[in-house]
Amino acid sequence: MRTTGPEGGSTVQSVDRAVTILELLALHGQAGITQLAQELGVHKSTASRLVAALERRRLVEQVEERGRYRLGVGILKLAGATSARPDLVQEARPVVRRLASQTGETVNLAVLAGGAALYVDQVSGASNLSSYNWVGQHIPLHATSNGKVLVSELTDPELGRVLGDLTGYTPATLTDRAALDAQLAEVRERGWAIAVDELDVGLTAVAAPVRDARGDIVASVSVSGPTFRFDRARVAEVATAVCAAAAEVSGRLSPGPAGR
Amino acid sequence: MRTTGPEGGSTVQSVDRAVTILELLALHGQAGITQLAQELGVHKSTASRLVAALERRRLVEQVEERGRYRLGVGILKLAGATSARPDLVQEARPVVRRLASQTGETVNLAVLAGGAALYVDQVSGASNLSSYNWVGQHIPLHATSNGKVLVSELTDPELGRVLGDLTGYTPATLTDRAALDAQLAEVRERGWAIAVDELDVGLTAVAAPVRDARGDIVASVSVSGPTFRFDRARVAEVATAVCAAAAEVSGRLSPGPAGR
DNA sequence: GACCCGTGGTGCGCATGACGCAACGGTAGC
DNA sequence: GCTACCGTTGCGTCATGCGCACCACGGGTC
Repeated sequence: MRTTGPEGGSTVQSVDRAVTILELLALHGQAGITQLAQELGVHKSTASRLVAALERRRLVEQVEERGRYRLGVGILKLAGATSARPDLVQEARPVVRRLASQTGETVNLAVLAGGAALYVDQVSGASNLSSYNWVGQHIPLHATSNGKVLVSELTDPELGRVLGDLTGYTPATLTDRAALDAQLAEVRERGWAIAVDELDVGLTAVAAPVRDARGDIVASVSVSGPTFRFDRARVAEVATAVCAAAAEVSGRLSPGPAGR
Repeated sequence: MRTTGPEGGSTVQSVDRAVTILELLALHGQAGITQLAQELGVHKSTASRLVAALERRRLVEQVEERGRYRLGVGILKLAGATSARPDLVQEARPVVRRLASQTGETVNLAVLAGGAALYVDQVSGASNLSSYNWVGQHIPLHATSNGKVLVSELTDPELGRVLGDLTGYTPATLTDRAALDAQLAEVRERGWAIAVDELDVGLTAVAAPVRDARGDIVASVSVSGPTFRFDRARVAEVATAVCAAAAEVSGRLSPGPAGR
């Protein structure tokens, strides 16, 4: 068989198989060689060698001796190189600063990493100079506007994997998966997410997606502050501003028509 | 050639090459096909096909048309699936807090990412409440105790790749590769690293490795503060404490005998 | 303890998929 | 317009990745 695939682009069968193994491990959390071979449609020895190749490079690790496998720390190291790559934070910084100045609230930039929202930048506005510093922290996805944005366009299996337990942090936290799904549908429809008193009582945040040239969500921008400052009119005003800011960051990451 | 590699484990050449491409992109941020082919030691067409295979699965993306490549969002999605594993920052946080309280200095947790030490957590002790926040920043490896720990057990080729230029930041910065190698040998021997006035004049830090179940270094913990507080006796005291703390974090990540 | 079953792992031979070569089209710089 | 360099692709070759057969091991059952 030629290495040219039906999509017109070339392919490398072994690499495709190895990547599928990584995706299967992402989907299942853990899996054995026999299961991976069955799902991949290859012989057990083939699956075993592919897994061993990935294991040598730390992309996969064995959970226990002679047992099941899962994704390894090598994935996290690669992810560390992408999520902190200079252009996202650097390109976003002027926009994040301006939005903080414009709204007076705290503005954050976050990426999806490790089953949580990883906050990678923060600028506080005039009304919030002593706000809590979220940068570097992994924050629950279901209880934050950033988290809702970051997962809003994942497939159901992906979503199931990254969400884990819907822990209640306040009485307002969404702990029902169907309710969360409904909110994610709203996020997709109107292009922004809101969280009111869901992570902390008294904290409200509105977030919008940052997209790459292909239209995939790669980060989110949020504006947050005390709930008493976010009446309905203020939410609408902030939502408009954060959508514009996120679109601008998208444009800065991928100049040209695809980045709009 | 057999698929059994010299290490006794099997290998798949195409998969190894594809993974090396991912690591090179993590290291450089961006790279072109010609550069990747040269560093990989293969023909341009081979590199092009391997990159195309990774691009189809979203592990790599083109920065601009007919141009350079970087790691793609597929890496982030895989990373997002590692949530079933203990989160490094969450598991380390109680230990980091206690060490900050015990020493009074600033304690950091860092991982190796993208050819730098990525600081992922920080707690400041009583003597250092207004210290600089390093979290989210990529800090040079050769000029920090965390960096020295993180690279201390890399092979020579890996070390050559991640170090880049040994930039001088202060008169004390190690800019000679042989001198750095000698210090890394000391780190391996005694299990901790020190940096005195190397990144900033007046800043001293002591760091120790966090290991996974296989004994690989996955992170480091450091204690830092102004150089005038770190006489010889104090360094010994802090080194003992940070080694114990790092060992405890290792144990929390991998319970059982291998994690000790 | 013996037996069975299912697992992950490995040596071997060979079919084929990955590779390098040559050439192409596109772009930038002069 | 020319040159240099880039990434890409068709093609033929052969080195590699593959499946087969078999092994060792652990767990469960009798």
